[in-house]
Amino acid sequence: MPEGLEVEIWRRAATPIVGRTITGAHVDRTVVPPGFVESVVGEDVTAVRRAGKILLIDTTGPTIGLHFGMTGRLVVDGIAPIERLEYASGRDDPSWDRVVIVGDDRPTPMLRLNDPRRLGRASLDEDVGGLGVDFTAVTPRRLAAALAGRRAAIKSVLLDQHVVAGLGNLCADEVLWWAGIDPHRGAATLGPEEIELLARTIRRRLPSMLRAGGSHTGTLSPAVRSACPPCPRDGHPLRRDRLGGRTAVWCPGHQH
DNA sequence: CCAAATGTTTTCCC
DNA sequence: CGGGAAAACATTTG
Repeated sequence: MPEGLEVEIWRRAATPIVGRTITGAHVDRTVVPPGFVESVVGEDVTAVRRAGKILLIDTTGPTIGLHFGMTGRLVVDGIAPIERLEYASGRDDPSWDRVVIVGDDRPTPMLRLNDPRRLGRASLDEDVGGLGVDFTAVTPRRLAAALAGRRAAIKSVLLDQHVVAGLGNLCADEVLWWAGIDPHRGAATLGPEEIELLARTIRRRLPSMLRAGGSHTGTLSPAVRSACPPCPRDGHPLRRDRLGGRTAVWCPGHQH
């Protein structure tokens, strides 16, 4: 998906829907809970929030949770804040609309979740209390607590939304590259200084990528991930291997 | 035709 | 019950 950065971009773009009334909804029944349409139609939007990679739309009724899967995009009032997603189609095919929410009886839908691969989901009054610390709120202390006792590879642990919420495959590789940490390292083997550096990296690099436009704007951009050129930091050839079922790109030269 | 793709969820095994 | 690895999910694109 869209990682937490993309969802943050969409959250900001969706704030104009606050105060408006949901007058209709069209959904792919396979991606919403039973009774979704009946529960939300007629309610007013009271706030738009984000928890990790989940976009939360509070209403006078239930809170709608939008998960974007790998290829979901959000279109607000006919405008796509992110025109083209990496690794997804550049087209905007209406047949890929999974959740369409009409507001104030306007002809253009207030919100569209457009998702070719259909891995996205919508929820109602979802419990987000089990999510780990949000990527925007990571501190050395919180990160240390989250990593304690974890034997799995640090990269896999960073991708676990119950540990840190909002990091995806690209951002996880990116922060480990900046922090000089081998993604294969067991999470519990990181020392206090490494954890502090990793926490600082998350707090510094991600906002910078947010300003630049999202999780594809890092040093390990999709182009770099695909070509594996010499490491921009030390010239050592980047490596790409399979870790926890995902592609990990890293530099054996400076990530230890 | 084959492989791979910003992500969860489920299943099976310790 | 908890952690972890692998498979499942569904579809498009290069």
